[in-house]
Parts: sequence; structure tokens; C-alpha cells
Amino acid sequence: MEPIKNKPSPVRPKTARVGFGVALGYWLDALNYESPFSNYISNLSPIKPVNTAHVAHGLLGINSPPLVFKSPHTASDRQIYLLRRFQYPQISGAETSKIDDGSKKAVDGLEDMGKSNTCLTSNLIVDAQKSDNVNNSEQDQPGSSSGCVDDYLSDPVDADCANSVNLVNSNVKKSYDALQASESNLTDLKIVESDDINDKGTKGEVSRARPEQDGEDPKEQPTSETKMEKIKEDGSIAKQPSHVCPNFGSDLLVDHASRQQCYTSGAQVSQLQRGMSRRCLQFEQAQQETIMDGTYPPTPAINLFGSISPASSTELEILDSSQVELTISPYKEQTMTAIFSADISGKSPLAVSKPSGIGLHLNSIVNTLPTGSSASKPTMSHHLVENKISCSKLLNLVERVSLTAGDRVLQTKASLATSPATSESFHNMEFFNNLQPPEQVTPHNKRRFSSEHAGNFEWSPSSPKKKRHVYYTTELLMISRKKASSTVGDDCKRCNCRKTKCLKLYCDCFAAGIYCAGTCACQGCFNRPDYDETVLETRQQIESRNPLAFAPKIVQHVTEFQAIDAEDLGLFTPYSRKHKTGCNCKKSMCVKKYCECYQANVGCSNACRCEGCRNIHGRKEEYAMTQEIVSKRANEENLEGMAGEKLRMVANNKFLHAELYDLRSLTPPTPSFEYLSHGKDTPKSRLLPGRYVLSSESDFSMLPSYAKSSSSPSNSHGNDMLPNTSKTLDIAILGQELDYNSTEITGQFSPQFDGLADFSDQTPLLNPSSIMMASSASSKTQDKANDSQPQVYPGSARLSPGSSLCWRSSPITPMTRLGETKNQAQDSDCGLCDILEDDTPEILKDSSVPITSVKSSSPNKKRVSPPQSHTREFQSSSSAGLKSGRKFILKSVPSFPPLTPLVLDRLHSRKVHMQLCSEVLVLRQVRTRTSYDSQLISHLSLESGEPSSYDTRPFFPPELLDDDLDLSLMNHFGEWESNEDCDFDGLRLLDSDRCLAARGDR
DNA sequence: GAGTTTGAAACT
DNA sequence: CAGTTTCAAACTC
Ligand SMILES: [Zn+2]
Ligand SMILES: [Zn+2]
Ligand SMILES: [Zn+2]
Ligand SMILES: [Zn+2]
Ligand SMILES: [Zn+2]
Ligand SMILES: [Zn+2]
Repeated sequence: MEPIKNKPSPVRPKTARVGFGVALGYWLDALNYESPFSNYISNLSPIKPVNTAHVAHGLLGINSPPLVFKSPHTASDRQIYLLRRFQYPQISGAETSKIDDGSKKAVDGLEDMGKSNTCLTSNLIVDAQKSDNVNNSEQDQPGSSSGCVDDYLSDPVDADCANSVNLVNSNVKKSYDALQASESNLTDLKIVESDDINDKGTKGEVSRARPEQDGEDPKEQPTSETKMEKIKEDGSIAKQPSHVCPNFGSDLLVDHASRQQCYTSGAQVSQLQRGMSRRCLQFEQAQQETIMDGTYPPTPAINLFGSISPASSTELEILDSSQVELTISPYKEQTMTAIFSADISGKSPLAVSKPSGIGLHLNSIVNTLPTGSSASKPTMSHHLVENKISCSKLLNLVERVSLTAGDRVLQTKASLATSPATSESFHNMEFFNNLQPPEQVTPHNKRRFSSEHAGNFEWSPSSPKKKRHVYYTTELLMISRKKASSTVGDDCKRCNCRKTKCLKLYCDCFAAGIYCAGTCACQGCFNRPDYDETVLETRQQIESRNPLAFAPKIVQHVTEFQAIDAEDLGLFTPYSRKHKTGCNCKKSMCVKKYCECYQANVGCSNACRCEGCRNIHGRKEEYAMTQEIVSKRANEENLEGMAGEKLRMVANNKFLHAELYDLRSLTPPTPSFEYLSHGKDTPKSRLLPGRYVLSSESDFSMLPSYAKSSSSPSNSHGNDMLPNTSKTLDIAILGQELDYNSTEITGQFSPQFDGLADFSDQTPLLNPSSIMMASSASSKTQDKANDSQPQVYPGSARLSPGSSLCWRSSPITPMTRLGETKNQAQDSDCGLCDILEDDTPEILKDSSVPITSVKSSSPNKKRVSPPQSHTREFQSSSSAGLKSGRKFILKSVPSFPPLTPLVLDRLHSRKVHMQLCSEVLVLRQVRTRTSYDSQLISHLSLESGEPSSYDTRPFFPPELLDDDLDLSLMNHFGEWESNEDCDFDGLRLLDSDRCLAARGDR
């Protein structure tokens, strides 16, 4: 060990705690057209910083609103409800929360749902319970009225926004609780876990209550801070509690965890503004499970992640996909999270829906992005958090959240860290050395589903104790088909680090921005909530070196002109996702998971330096061709919609490139399809965890401001990304990669969400960020509860803030790809397909639209709902088929925090960009699929900066601005991932050959 | 489960 | 930035 060191004590106890909750966001896809919104729920974030000073810090200090990306999830309506309820309550909240009511409600809803629902419900219930407990101890969550739910439902978005993160968090918690409860019902174990999580999550107080986790030491769990302190004192860290396996634990769990942990810093901060983003990556699964898709296409899966919400005023985020997933089981109904689905997908039919199958790994990981920013500039920095949810197998999702705000706490530290020296110091091994990790335990935690019966779907994992259970259940349900879930257990696991203490990027958990959970088999792990400080510091150091280190690796890339035209935007749809930095495979021919491209289910691109590429998702050579085609089409198709104009505007401004992160991975509705298709899960690919989520570029852009000051690294990434032609957009995809099982996201993000907005109607969409947040929040809780869910680091959140902003922006949903459409039919998998089918272009347009709208309108929080009309128009114009339902909602992101001065300047210069940035547009598309009942919703959110918001956010560094504009778009495809391949292929190839081929391969 | 292979991350 | 080492996952058996 050599830890890094220098840094002072690694271990600090976390202070925090914060309780933030995490916000949960979800997207619901709507299965039904009808409820578009429902789908999405944002998450919650907790935030409330209640307690701690931290919060204050965070808030104050950082302003930047973090963006969080969240992955939208799709959830069934019911699920959504539940979630909302939960959230709302909190929101309304007060703090106290009576979760009970909410929980009950939730529960009820769940029951309604049906088996699948049951699972979810159970989970929810559980959560509620926990919450109760928590409440006692924690109160962060306000528990506001339970009743809230209804309200929430009604206006999710608004409320969310208004309320601010905190509310969200509370909601989340509730939901979380509920989930747990539900789990309990379903599975005994789960409950326990969840409890643990909650405990943990909730600030330390709670933790006690919680049972111990399997592996972990209960002792340690105690509140973070205290623990941390103790540890430090002891000198030995040894105690670190293990975390539980995060498994994917349900998202909810995750959220909780996140919240809790969130970190503290995050929480606190988060509330302020963090944004989180999440992603889910499906990678592999999709492929495998394609079959699944067929079966259930409709399902639910929808996921969506989407999200990102920028949060405008509040950012929030949302939830994790995971949660969503859980909830959902039923297909049609909206599933909460796509992510889960993914996991599940593999197995159960239900799963199918979700994406779980999708190849996603549900694990969502949260990453913070941050780029350097976070540390140094809290404000600016964004972190993305990724959550990995899938438990085992299921899917991996990665989520990242970018938090902006959160970091304040971090900042503080950051200051330390920030200083170059510090960072360096970090490097020092000393630091590491100093850290003495406790032993972790845990490995076994993995859950298995041993049995799961199906009864309802359910499976309970054999060992339910862990948090994940919940997750499992859901998954199980979903997955049931899949093999037994037994495998799942595996998923649960996340890392097996022996020498890095889980503080280097070698660790998937760390890389994904999530805390290790019980499922991890790591040794000497410091990547736990208890050591949050250490984690954050380390992150900062790493970011200082490479701002993009935690940025999503998978991004969508849009060519310039595509971008330019609004339509193009839509067009870009065809966005091709690609690995930001490309792979460097020499021997695997990109046909094995050794290849990150392959693992992420993306084809190789011009960025790849692979030799003998045979990537089934698209060979490197193909990539170029595809792009050309796409571009052509785009041009042809360009519509002039508002979006187009806006885009143009942007372009003019210099919007050369933007990277968008896909939310899909997280959970886009469409994606759900993918999930289905992929069905399998892929559990885990290695992760590409968080990184993937965001495209670095965007991140950069975002970050830069933060980081920028500190360093310019961001630029680089931008460069990398963009390089292509002059202008490209890359979108980070949230969902991608991480498969982690359910990881929990650390709370880091916590932050806030902005509103969750629903996509549907009024609400805008969730911001991914919000989602992320939620997820993160959940994650924390999870941790506490169990490990299952990944917790996001609070700090990370911080980091991201700046970047996060970017992320938030986009959710695009569906990107359509030309090819995809074709394939889609075939592939149920591809979420996109749906959209694509009809008209990809249109979709694109839509997406574009939102953007435009964004600009125009609302700067901050406000959502711009306007879109509808526009969107509608587009839709109509665009696609006949798909469009049916799409709605676009724009949301503006609030700028929570003040932006850094720099930012502002920049902003001014590029109002356009800024606007875009600041505002988040959300598009939802609701569609009916031909085959599927489900609706797809696509969100597109852009963050724009309004002035105010700008302030908060980081934006692009001037430099970047000039040349490039980064937009982060989140797609909520959630499930895409698995399908993605196909989709992408299709898009790229136009030919669809790939898709076919891919399928065949699979 | 042990051992090998692999390519990213870390380090020089 | 290139070259080397380290690392943990992916893969193989
Ligand atoms: Zn690890
Ligand atoms: Zn781990
Ligand atoms: Zn670990
Ligand atoms: Zn490769
Ligand atoms: Zn590649
Ligand atoms: Zn390749």
C-alpha cells in the first residue's frame, strides 16, 4: 500500500453525512403514452444538508450546481408513483419525515403493481421502514408529509425543483425505505440490508440501527464521521467496515446510500447543487440477451436514465436507475429504472423489459466527473457518479453523477487537495500507506439469488442480507429468466482489488465513483464511506492529473454539422457512441471484454488504436464510414426546427463539439428495449464504469471552468474527443458501462437534483443529474444498508459539478440511429429502435429541439415546457411512427450555485452556449412502440446556462467555448445499452449490417 | 479455484 | 509523450 498519501489523513471520517438523500430520479418510460412523466422520477436527493455544516459549506462554497446526471429510469407508473411519493414527501418536507405514510402508499402502489411490482413495492416498503428508523435517527429527510406523494405525482417536476434537492432526498429516502420494505417482503434478507444501508446512509445515526451487513463490520459502520475519526485515531483503518455488496442493489438502495453518504459532503453540498449523472452501461448484456428482448420487448424496461438534470435551481437528481428498475418490474408499467431491468433482463422476462437484460449492467456506477475541478474548484467541478447497479449480472449500469455542488466539502478539502502539492502529495504513497485499510470483508456477500422464485417474481436472493437484495428481487424478477440469478451473485461483486486499496482507477468501484460494497472482495479497501475523505482526496489527486479520469468513457459523438442543425441534433442521433479515448487492443481483436469498446457495447472508432479490430459492435473502419453516412443524412433530414436553429446558433457560436453523454445507458426509455434485447446481462464487464458515462469532452468543457482554472486538462479531453472534424458533439452516455452490480453509488453526489422533472408533462425531465443524484443518494443508503448499492462519492459529486452541468444536459433520449431503426424491429433491444424506427431523424430533431428550447427559455430551473409544442411539432414532422408520443420538455437548470466568475464571463461571451447549457431540455418522447406498449420517452436535457445558472455552473472554459461547445446530453435510454450495439451499428452503418451481424454474433 | 492473458492505469 | 511497470479483470483450464 502505498497509498497515496500525502494527504493527510486519509481517513477522515467522513463527516458528513449528510444526509442527503439521494435523489432518485427516474425516468419512467412511459409505458403508456399517457403517463409520460410518470416515468421519470427524479430522484431525490437528499440533501438536506441538514445537518451538517457541511452542507452549508457545500452549498455556499460551491455553487456550481452540480449537474448530475442521472440516468433516467423507466419505471412503471406505479413505481413512479411510489417514488414520487416518497420523494415528495420528503420534499415537502420537511424533514421529519413520515415516511410511513409515504411508504405505505408506496407499498400500496406496489401491490398494485403486481408481482413485479411487488418486488418493487416491497422494496419501497422496506425503505419506508428504514426511513422510519432513519427518521428517528436521521431526520435529514424531512419527512415531510407522506401525503406528498400525490402531490409529487402531480407535479413532480415542479415540486422537485422548487423543493430543492433536499426534498428530493427525503423523497428518495423514503422511496428507498419503501424499497427496502418491499424487499423485505420479498426477500427477507434484503430488508436487512437495506436497513443497513439506510442506517448508514442516514447519517451515522441511523447506521446503528442497521443490522450489520454481512461482511462488514457493523462497528465500523457507525456513522461515518465518527467512524472515520476513530479510524484515524486508531491509526489503523483496519476496521473499515466492509461494505456490503452493493450489488446493484436496488437503485433505491443506492440512492439511499448515496444520500447518506453522499455524502456527506455531497449531501450537503449536493443539496446545493450538485448534479449527478448516472449512467448505466449495458455493454455486453445486450448482446447476449437480445433474445430476451424479443420476448419482452415492451417491457418495461425502459429505463431511462436520463437524465440529467441539470438542475437548475435545484438540481437533483434523481435517482438511480436502479431504483427505478426495481420498482418496475412490470413491464409495461413503467419501470422505474431501466437499469435494473437490465440486470434483470437477463433473467426474467420482466427483466427483459428492463433493460436489465439489457445488457446493462445495472450496476450503476456513479462517477463524479470532475475533473479536476472538483477539488480545486468545487464549484466548477462536476463529478459524475456512476452507479453500478446490477448486481451481478444483470446489468451493469454505470451512472455517473456529476455533482457540482457537493463538493464543497470537498472543496474545503479540496483546497488542500487542490493545491497542486496536495494532489501530488496524494500521489505519495504515504498517504496510502497511512491508510490502513481495514480488512474488508465481504466478499462473500455476493448475493445470490438463490432462489428466487418466482413467485412473484421474485427471487430472493439467497443471501439476502445485503442490500442488494432489493435489487435482486427486482432483478430476479426481471431476470428470473436469466439464469438463475445465481450468477447474479457474481454481479454483486464488484472489485477484487488487492493492492490498490480501491483508491486507484484500477478499481472499478473507485473508477465508477462508488464506494465498495459488501460484494466487493477487495482487500484493505479505503473506498468506503467511512473513508470518504480519503476517497475524495484521492479522487482529486487523480483528477488533478487527469481531469477526465472520472469522466465517462463512452460518449456520443456528433459531427459538426449534425450538431449544427437542429435536426442534426436529432440526427446526431445516430449518434454513435464511442469510447472516448478508444481502445488499444493488440490481441483481443476487440471481441473480448478485454476491449473496453467491446465491453461497453460500442464499436471501435477512430479513436481506437486497436489492431485487427473485429468488434462486433462496429469495427473501427466502419466507424468512419458510418459517420459519413450519418452526416449526410443529417444534412438531408435537417429540419429546421427550433432546435435546429438553436443548434445553429450554437454552432455559430462555436459550438463545435459537444460531447454528449448518453444517458441511455442509464436508462433511457428506449433503452429499455435494449435491455430487453440484450437481455442478458452482462454483468459485469469491467467496468467502464463511470468514466464512460460522461464524455470527457463535455466534462471538460464543463469542468474546465472549474478545473480549468486549476488546470487545463479538460481541454485535452475535449480535444481528444472532438478531434474529428471540427465539430463534434460527444455525448456522454450515462448508462453505459458500468455493470457493476448493483453498486451503490456513493452519496457523493447527492446533491441535488433539480427537479426531477418528469418528462412527462410538465415536468421536464429529469435531469440526468438529478437522476444521478438520486442514484447516488440511494447508493449511500445502500451502503449503509448493505452494500449492494453503490454509493457515490460525495466528493466526486463535487468534482463534477462543473462538468456535471454539462452532463445534465442531455438526456436525449432516443437517439435514433438510422440503422437502428431498421434493426430495431429486430432488436427489441435497442431502445432506440423504437424511436429510430419511426424516424430517427425526427428523434434527433426532437432532441435538438429541446436544446433549442432550452436556450431560449429558461435559464434556470425553469423548465421550459414549451417544448411540447415544439416538440410536438417536431415529432409530427419528424416521425411518424415513433413520435407518437414524444414530448419534449425542457428544463432549465437552476443554477444553483453561483458560478464562478470565470464562468460567468464565459457565459456572457457565449450566451448561446450558455443558455443551452444552462437550460436543460428534456425531451421526452413517448412513443408507443409498435411492438411495445411501453412508451419511450426520451429526454433531452441540456444544460444551459442561464445567467444565474451559469453562475453556478462551470461551463466551458472559455477556450473550450470558443472552439467547442460541449453539451452534455443525456439520453435516457436506459436500456439501451445492450441494444446499443445494434443501434449503433445500425446508425453507423446505416446498413444495419452490423446490427444484424452483431445479433448474429450474439 | 488457480493460473494465464490482457490492456488500461500508473509510473518513470 | 513514449516506454515500462503495475494492476485487476477477463479469460482459460
Ligand atoms: Zn476495488
Ligand atoms: Zn469495490
Ligand atoms: Zn474496495
Ligand atoms: Zn479494442
Ligand atoms: Zn476500440
Ligand atoms: Zn477495435
